[in-house]
Amino acid sequence: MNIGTAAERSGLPAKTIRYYEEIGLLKPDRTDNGYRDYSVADLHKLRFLQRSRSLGFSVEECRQLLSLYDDKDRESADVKAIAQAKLAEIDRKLAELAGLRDMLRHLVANCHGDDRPDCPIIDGLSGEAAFVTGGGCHGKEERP
Amino acid sequence: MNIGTAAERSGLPAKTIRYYEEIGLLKPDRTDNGYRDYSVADLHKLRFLQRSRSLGFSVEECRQLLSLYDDKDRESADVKAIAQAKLAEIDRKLAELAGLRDMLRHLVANCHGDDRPDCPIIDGLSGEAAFVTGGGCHGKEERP
DNA sequence: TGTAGTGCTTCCAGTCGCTGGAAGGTCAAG
DNA sequence: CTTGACCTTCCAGCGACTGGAAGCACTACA
Repeated sequence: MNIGTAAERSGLPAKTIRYYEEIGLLKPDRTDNGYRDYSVADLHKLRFLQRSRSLGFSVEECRQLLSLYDDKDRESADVKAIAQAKLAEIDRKLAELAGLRDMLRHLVANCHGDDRPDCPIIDGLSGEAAFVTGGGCHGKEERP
Repeated sequence: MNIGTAAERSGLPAKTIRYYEEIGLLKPDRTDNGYRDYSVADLHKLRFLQRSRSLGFSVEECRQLLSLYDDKDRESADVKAIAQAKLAEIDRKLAELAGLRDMLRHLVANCHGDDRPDCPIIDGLSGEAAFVTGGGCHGKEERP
C-alpha cells in the first residue's frame, strides 16, 4: 500500500513515516515508480510506533521494542531483558497515569474555589501522597 | 528551596526547570542573591510536569492542566471542559498502555521463534485485534 | 582571611523528533 | 491531454530540551 494509506491506517502523518524510514525504523519496499510500498507487517510496526511514541517512549526505546518484533532469536537473554524492563516501565506508567486521572477527577469534582489550606488536590498533583478526603483548594502555600 | 533541590525532588533536570520558567510554565521567587527560590507549590507543579510530560502530554497540554491548578475560578465551564477532555484522553492512554503491556507480556511468554503464520503478536502489535490463543511468530507476511 | 569546591546565574549553540514548503515526477478520471 | 490528487527528494524551521562556557555566590577548611 502507498504511504497515504499507511498514514491513514496507522494514525501517523506521511511526513513522520518517511522520517522513521530515514532513521532506520523500517524499510518498506519500493514499487517500480519509486513509491514506497507498505506491507501489513510495516503497517503493524507503524501502528505500534504511533502508540508507543504517544505514550512517552523515546524513538530509541521504540527501536528496541521493534527489534524484539523483528528478532528471529527472541529467546536471547538480552532481548528478553529489554522486554522485561519495558514491562516494568509500562506498569510504572500505568500507575502514574491512573494517578493523574484520579487527580483530575478529584479536581473537577471536589474543588469549589474556596480558600481552605491543606488542599488535597495539591497533594494529588504531586503524585506522592494519598488523597485526603474532603477539603477545598487554593490554600496558602508555605515556603520552606 | 534552590533549583538543585527542586530538580532532585521533582525528577526534572535543572536545565529543564529553567526552560519551563523561560516558556512561562512557572515563576519561582528569587532570593536576594538572584537564586531561584521554589515553593512547595512550585515543586508540586514540577512533579506534575515531570509526570505528564513523560506520559506523552505536550507542553501546551500541561500548560492547560496547570492553569486548572492555578485558576481561582475552576468552576468555569471552559476550564471544566479542558479537564473532561483530558480525562477522556487519559482513559484512552490507559487502554493503549494496557494493550502494549499485554502485547509485550505475550511476546515474552509465548513466542518461541518458530515459523508459524497468523502470529498473535503481530495482531497485538497493531493494537486492533484481540489476541488469538497459542501460535508462534515470524509468520510469512502478505503484501496486499 | 584566603582559597578550593560546589552550586547558582545567563547566554549561546546543538540535538532530537518531527513539520512545512518548494520543485518536480506519477497516475486515474474526465 | 489536461487537471488534480498523490508521490518523490531536499532543505529549512520549530518545539523541547541539553551541553558547555563564563562568571558570581556560598560553604568549608587551613
